[in-house]
Amino acid sequence: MQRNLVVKQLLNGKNKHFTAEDLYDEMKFKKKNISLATIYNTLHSFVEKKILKLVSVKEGKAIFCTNMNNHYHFFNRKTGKLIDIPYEKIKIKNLPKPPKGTKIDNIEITINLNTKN
Amino acid sequence: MQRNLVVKQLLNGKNKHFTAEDLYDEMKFKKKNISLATIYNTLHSFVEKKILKLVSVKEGKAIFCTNMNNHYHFFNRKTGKLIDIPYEKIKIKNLPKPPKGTKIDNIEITINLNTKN
DNA sequence: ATTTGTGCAAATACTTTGCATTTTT
DNA sequence: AAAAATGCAAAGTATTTGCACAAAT
Repeated sequence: MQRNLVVKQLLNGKNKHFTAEDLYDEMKFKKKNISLATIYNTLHSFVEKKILKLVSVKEGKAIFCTNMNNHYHFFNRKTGKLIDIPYEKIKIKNLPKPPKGTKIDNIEITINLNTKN
Repeated sequence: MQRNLVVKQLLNGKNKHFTAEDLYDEMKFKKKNISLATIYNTLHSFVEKKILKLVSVKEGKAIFCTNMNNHYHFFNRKTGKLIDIPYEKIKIKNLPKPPKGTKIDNIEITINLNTKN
């Protein structure tokens, strides 16, 4: 059953952050038979079940994340990789009030990095 | 000349945030002849020239922005709309140090909103 | 036997590329 | 007449849909 292959790969993996295609390539490497469509569908069902987070979209690709704790990210444009920043590491003062009829769901912070000189 | 049509639409517009397709639809409505490819190419050339910002990607679509000041955003998932938050409105304490060999380019903050039941 | 879940080919959505044509120098 | 800019059809990616089949109730 293909859905279990995905679970297995996620559990064993150091894959904190990955795209659907990352997973697809790992599967191919391991000679497991699964289509990209199934990987997408599986990942999205996991997001609904709150097993995974869809953290953000960089360079046109959705990035999924196994760290379910509230946290922020560094993003290295050069390598295309995200690095977690624990929630406590960034403190925010003066949050603006949300517009009428809405409430804050969550706060995303991404610190974009460049290579030093 | 199609590139000027884009400029005109941007200037007259209350379009603080828009996708390439938003612009395409406005053009069609005004019976202006321009292809989506040209709109994409024009917008990206404006980003290079620092006339526009490519602010983020929501729901798989690139969102462009005419506000060139440093600022943050509310994002209303329900409506798909971004609302600017001026830079001074959010103060951050304790920024973590960037990883070795990198420096901070910029900080993106998105406050995701839900409808208040 | 009806409902729910699974897997993926095909369809769609978003964006970029390559190149013919026009404009500028 | 060479170089730069323009416009877009066609190509290229990323993702979702629709449906045949399987498993569970």
